[in-house]
Amino acid sequence: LDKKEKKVPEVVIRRMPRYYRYLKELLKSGQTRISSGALSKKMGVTASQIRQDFSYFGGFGQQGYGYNIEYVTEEIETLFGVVSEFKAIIIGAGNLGHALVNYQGIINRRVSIVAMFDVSTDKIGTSISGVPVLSMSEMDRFTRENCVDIAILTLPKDDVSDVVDRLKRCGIKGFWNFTSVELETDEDVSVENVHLTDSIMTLAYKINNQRKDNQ
Amino acid sequence: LDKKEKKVPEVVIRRMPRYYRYLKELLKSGQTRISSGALSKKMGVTASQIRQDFSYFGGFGQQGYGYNIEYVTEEIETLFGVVSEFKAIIIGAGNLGHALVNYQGIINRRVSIVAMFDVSTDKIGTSISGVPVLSMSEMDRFTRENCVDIAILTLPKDDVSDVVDRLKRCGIKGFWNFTSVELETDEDVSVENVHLTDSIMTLAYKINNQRKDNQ
DNA sequence: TAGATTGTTAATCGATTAACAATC
DNA sequence: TAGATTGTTAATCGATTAACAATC
Repeated sequence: LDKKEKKVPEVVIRRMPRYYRYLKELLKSGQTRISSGALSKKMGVTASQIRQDFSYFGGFGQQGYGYNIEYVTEEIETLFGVVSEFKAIIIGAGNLGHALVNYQGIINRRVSIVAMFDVSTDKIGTSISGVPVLSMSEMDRFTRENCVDIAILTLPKDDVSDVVDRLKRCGIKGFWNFTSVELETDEDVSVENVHLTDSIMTLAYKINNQRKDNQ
Repeated sequence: LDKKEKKVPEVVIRRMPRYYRYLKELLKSGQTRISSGALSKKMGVTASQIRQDFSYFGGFGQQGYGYNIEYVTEEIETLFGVVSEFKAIIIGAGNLGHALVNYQGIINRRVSIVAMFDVSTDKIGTSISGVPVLSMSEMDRFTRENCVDIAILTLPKDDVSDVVDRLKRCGIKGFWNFTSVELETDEDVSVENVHLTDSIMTLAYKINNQRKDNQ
């Protein structure tokens, strides 16, 4: 609505959770304020970048004082959904799905997993850490009736595109994608990919290269 | 050694696994060659970027012909460790560690997990999917004797810095870090972070913002 | 040979850093 | 008020895109 507001670049968005982690640590240690200069030294980035990044969200500081740590963390929490109540379902009750149900990082960020879905008749009807495992045929109805916001994809890749189409029609707003399938982001669906295979390949490249450098 | 060789930018390195995924799919479908133009349409990037990226590794194509898909995938496999045999250990036999032992993405990329380490006396002495769970006190000796390359960190954050110091001294070359602790990359250790909490925060931001945009 | 398409050089665009006026 | 430190504007740097000569 405000024409002056520029779109926040993706790189900036991706740096914010890292600031948040550092500021949370400082808060825990009892510190109440910090300047961009001091934070930049701790984090190994420039003070300019911190100020520039924060200014995309309107700026969190005060001239001559710096940043009030509690205030900044609260602002980031509002912007980055740490205080919102998102409802999520996990598609695929395999090893990874199992690991994510119990993941504290999700729970702390107020994303509550309300159901898991799987094709295996062994799993359907059971519950994992108190979360029921339901049949894939119940997915559409459940998603609509419970106003689910987020779908966490940990299913085999051949089934992904069909499942995603169905979930989009049921009003899912965001996909947390752990499969190797590329999902298209469109206007009313957000996608966050966690490509573990890409990540391990990158690590392998770095290791191979590091060895070369040292020779 | 070759002075002309420029260091490959991080952004380029991170795009390579994605090219690899697409080319592997094409290969599976029976296609043998593709031009940068055709690939760019499939992937939603510019043809210039593909050619520029590939040229950092010396170029994989041929004028007038394009890219031989099998050749390019093989080159990427060599560069990105898909054909190398890395030995890995997992520190922390919790849910996530458990999920990663069985993860096909790792197994396909020839990273073999040779042991897991944990503090829990219930787990020590057992084995998960054929991989033994050992005591943390055995970690240093085991790592040295077995020439372990990669440590996968899925342990509680308070123990991370101590464990990392020990592993560095034992000659670990790369860390695949799933904890929220920031690891410093130095000259002879590579680090690849998978910050799941950052990822879910980013998704939350995108969802919150998408709603705003549509209003 | 003619057409196609690369690898590379040059131009553009966007992101990072530096500088400083505004102000707490 | 004087010192500190922000938010913002301008300068620099690096990454992306465009153009094209080289060549299969």
